Amino acid sequence: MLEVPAPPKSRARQKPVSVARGFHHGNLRQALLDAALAAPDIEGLSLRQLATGLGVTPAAAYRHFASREDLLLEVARIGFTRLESRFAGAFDISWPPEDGSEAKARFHRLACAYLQFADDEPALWRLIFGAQGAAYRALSSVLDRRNSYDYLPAALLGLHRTGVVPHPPSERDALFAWSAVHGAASLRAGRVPGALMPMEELAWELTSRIVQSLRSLP
Amino acid sequence: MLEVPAPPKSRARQKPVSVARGFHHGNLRQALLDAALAAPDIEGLSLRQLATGLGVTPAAAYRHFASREDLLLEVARIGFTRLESRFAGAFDISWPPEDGSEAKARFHRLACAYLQFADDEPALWRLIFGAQGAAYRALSSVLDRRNSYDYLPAALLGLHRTGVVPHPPSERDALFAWSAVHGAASLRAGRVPGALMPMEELAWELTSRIVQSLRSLP
DNA sequence: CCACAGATGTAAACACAGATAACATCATTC
DNA sequence: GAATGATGTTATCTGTGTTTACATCTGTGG
Repeated sequence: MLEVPAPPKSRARQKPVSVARGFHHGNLRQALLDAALAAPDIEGLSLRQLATGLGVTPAAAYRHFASREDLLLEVARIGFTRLESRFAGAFDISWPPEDGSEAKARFHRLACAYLQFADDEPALWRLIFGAQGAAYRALSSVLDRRNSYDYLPAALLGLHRTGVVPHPPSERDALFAWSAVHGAASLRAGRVPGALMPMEELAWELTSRIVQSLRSLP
Repeated sequence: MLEVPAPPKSRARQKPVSVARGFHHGNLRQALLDAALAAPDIEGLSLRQLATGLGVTPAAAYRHFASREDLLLEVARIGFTRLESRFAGAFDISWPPEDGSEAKARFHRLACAYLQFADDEPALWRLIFGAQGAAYRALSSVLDRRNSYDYLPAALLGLHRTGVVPHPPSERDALFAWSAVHGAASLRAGRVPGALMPMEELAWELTSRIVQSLRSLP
């Protein structure tokens, strides 16, 4: 049997070669963010619970975040990039669609990405878009908006280029499309009765109606 | 108008003659509700500040509300009836529209009522629809849904009856219309750049696009 | 090799929040 | 004119965000 003198006391102290692990706790910052991301109600969580849950003193969190609000903002930033990566998975923005059918499929997948995010990560959704977008607004001036704001116009442009929609897409077209999908996601997240049909069906419903409305407006 | 019957709880005793002023403070319950309704951030207000602001002890509030959450729920209920009365101001639901132009005007005014409510009372809007509709959900099972949920179907039905829209409105039509207007109101309340055009113009934009989409779907 | 500086965590405390319990007060009613 | 119950107060509990002073750990330069 190994009769190592062993750590006489204190916590786990077996890191002579420190790499990923920071000093005492080991990447407490990331651990806090991860714990927050995993919480069922991110906005309502308490710094103290979070810290003590990680076996650490509440004040320790303040070595990594200026305030609770600051932590939440960081979590919101992570959530935003997750949403963006879902957009990126919907279609490759650097290649135009081949035909109208693919253009419509792209639009459909983009709506699906939006709705699925609200379904999969409701706590993150609430954090970003709830409280009337306080976090969203605080972030949008900092984030690189090009990525997140370009997918919708690109999808609409694809619909025009492939002849599905006669007129080139305007900003108002994009706003209308965004409103409809965002509103549906909100109602869905709010468990409003009508909005609980299967997600892909809802997305198809929305996108086909939006396309329909774009077909015949000046 | 819509006088919701006093909560069945064993609250105020039957006071046949006694008027506005209650006992010590004089209608503290209503004063608390009024103060909450006037707050710029209803969700974030504290019971203590509210009570001391009214010259009363924090514990006094608990004679009228079981908890902070309970007070907020009551405020949300008031907010909901205010929204309903805006709907009622949009058109008289018991009379059908004369022609297509009036049907479209009704739909437009209904959207205006929704958007204007978000503009005029952002704190109430956040309380009702923010936090992903926690308050909304808690209330919708208690409220008389007939009023609030009937205006949109009525407006759509008017569009069909007057020949603006060929098919009779389905639930999905209503959900789509609601999604679009609700989403626009959300983005607007979140101060999202594109959604800040004049309200009536936005409503016109939305309703005409929605009508357009309803014209040509099975 | 070792002291030093900076990064990290702890302990203790403050102010404030929601909530409860025991007590005081007042208006209505018998 | 008590009795009674609705209303308000005082005191207190727990929990939270945050700050301050102190302790400890890690990497680095002499």
